[in-house]
Amino acid sequence: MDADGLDALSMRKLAADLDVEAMSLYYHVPGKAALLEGLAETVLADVRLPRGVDGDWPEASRAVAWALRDNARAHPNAMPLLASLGLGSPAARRHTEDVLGVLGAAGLAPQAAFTAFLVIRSYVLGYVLWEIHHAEAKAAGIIPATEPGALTSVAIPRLTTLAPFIATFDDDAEFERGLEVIVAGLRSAAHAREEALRHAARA
Amino acid sequence: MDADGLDALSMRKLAADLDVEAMSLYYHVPGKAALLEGLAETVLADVRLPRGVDGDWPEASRAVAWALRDNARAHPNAMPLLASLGLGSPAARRHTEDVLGVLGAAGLAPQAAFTAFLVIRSYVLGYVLWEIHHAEAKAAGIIPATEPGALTSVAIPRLTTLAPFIATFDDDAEFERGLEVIVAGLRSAAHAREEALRHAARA
DNA sequence: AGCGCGACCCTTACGCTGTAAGATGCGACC
DNA sequence: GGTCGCATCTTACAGCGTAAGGGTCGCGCT
Repeated sequence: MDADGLDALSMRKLAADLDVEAMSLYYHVPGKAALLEGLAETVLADVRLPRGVDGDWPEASRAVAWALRDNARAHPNAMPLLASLGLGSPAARRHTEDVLGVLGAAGLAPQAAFTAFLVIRSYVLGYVLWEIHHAEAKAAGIIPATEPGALTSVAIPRLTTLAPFIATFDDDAEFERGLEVIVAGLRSAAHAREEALRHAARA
Repeated sequence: MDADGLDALSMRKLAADLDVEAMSLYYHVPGKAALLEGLAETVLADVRLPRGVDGDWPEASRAVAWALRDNARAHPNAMPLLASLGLGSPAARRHTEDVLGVLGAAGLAPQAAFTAFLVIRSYVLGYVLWEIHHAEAKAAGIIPATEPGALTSVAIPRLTTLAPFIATFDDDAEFERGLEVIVAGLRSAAHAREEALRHAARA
């Protein structure tokens, strides 16, 4: 799958790679859905979560996000799979637990950790899905507003303005920019919680 | 598709619904991929972007995010499609332009608007993909740590702790919480930009 | 030694998919 | 009336996931 994409993975081809007939796979696996779930599990297990960031949750959040993205770059073809399986699948539960563990050890309360997880996970997944197609388009030399049809170009003046920027910018840098937004937001949310606590203590 | 899911949409079934043979569709459409792209375009065109938020970009960001999520709730089955097509597809360009238009009119500079768009779009897409499966699991009465196998329960203590919360919490409220994080982060990024400008002006 | 049994693999077959290629019916215009 | 185009049809192919059932080993027990 990493090599040839998700669509190229069929029971028959996989079996052929294993020098076996397709139906033999069904002895080991209940069906293709289970196989894909196992695949997702493997990919998620490959996430290298940060260590040694206990107590510093902003740094931990950043590191978690980068770990997720590194994983996405290592298995880009698996991202649509993760998206369609959802983070709530049995395969993903362990992964969620691990991330919550890191964020918890870094100082976030359970519910705050969960919200942080959700925001970070959502952002990274969404960004990576965008990035995959952006990278393909860039590789093909397609910049949004440069395609055939000048008529459409007038209809998208803002994209046209941004076209050179979009075509050349650094995906890593843009990811980092978005991540900083989120970490700053988390910080702000934490301040708000502290404020509320102080308020409650005074009352 | 809205009714029966993406997998249930085949050329033959669609044709049958139209009282026509499958191959007749190919006179109107070059292939299934194009059909799906058109579908995505239709869904994106259905996004009701906010009006009357000119000048107030935090409010505009919030409103855009809610518009995107409302759209997702109206067409949940289309979300995996949007994810796999990417925001960079021709079908999505107009949509991107529109959102940039709203954010631009609300006071964000082009590149800042683009970053904001990317962060918001990524978050909403990722969140909604998560939400879809979470909703399904909740409907099926599955709470993460309550499933068969006490062994796995000990392995995921944090999820176990959060299980009642996760099973009962309000998706809207959690979305809002995450959105507030992002808007706060965008505000913080804007402050940083202003700070840098002041600095540059002084030098 | 012989038997049973489970692990592992194979063959066949069915209904489904997207779509390439070509034939057919039909209304409009010269 | 002949021709042209649009819209539809028929036929066919290769590929998919998988249900059902049949082999063939080797291990462990009697």
